[in-house]
Amino acid sequence: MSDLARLVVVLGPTASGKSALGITLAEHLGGEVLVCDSTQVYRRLTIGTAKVPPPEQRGIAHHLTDLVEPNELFTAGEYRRRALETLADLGRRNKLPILTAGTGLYLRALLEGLADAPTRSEGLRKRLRQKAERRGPGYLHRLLARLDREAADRIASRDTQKIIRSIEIRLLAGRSVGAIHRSGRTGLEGYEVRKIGLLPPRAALYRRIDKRVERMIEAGFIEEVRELVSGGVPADAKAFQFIGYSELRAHLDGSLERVEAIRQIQQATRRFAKRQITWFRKEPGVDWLAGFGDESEVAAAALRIAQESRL
RNA sequence: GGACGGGUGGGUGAGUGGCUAAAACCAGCAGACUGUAAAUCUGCCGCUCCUUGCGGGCUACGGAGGUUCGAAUCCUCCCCCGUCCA
Repeated sequence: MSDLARLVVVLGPTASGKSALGITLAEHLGGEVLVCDSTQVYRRLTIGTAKVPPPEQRGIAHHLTDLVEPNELFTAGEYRRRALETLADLGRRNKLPILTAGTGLYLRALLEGLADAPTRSEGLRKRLRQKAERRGPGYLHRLLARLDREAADRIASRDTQKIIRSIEIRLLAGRSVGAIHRSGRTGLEGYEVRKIGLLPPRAALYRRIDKRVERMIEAGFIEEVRELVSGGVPADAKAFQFIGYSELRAHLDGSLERVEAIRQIQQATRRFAKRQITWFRKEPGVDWLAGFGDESEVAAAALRIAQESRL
């Protein structure tokens, strides 16, 4: 007899049917859906991020989408804060939280917490970038090597993004990345977490991805991107880094054929799915199901897993 | 029937006598990743063996022969594809 609240997590690669399964589980178990997806937190990115349209939500509340504008930056830390608030809210209303997770980092940030590292500093990053441009390739990595040998050894010299983050932590916190990480982090407490992983056969998943991209185009994905552009979202906005949005923006300004854009989107999505699978494989304590979340046998199995109690 | 051009590893395609299991790119596979994460980055990618080594063996550039110490690369014949002429 525990007083732990329950949290059901549905995780898996894109197009594996997480959303559908989440809704099914919510219907049967009196739950609400918490989306854990780094792109769905953006408003006005709807078709391309595969948000569930309201009619298909079947009355199940969906949280943690549409939190910021397309030109804003969102972070794992911010996601964790918002998710904790939402969890507390569901707890008060006695609803079962069902987290549908496609963004591994955000899921980990919520479940395991983040180290006590400083949040990103745009000013510092800008200065580092400018300096790097003047000093040429390799400069940032050499700088990091001087500041934090351990971090530099771990990060590839061309991985500018991670190098900058490490320099930032070292400079702002005054401590090495390793030291900060070793000092621990606080994970989610008070929940019994059940993780259900969707892992459909690779070939079938890829086929579904290709088809889904076509359906997105038919559903008006290109128009959605056109509205973002005409709505004043700048070319360097976060939103235009996402799969589909970058290709279609190129298509709209005439530098990419429509068919070629679609091909590239499908390609990028397949690769993305691959990376998600790599990440989730390491996730501890997952009950894996070898199918799509909208298949009835999979849903039945998931329902059993979600309900059974683990000692 | 004739004249050219071409047939290279899953795909595109470079390579015109040794440094070539064969560039590059794509696809694929595997991995890393604690505040940009749908991002960013890394490795593998003919088969095989082991004492896993800048290691050994085998197979490979349409087919069969030949020249050569040595051929994807040169020669001969054949097959196939494309364009053009009849």
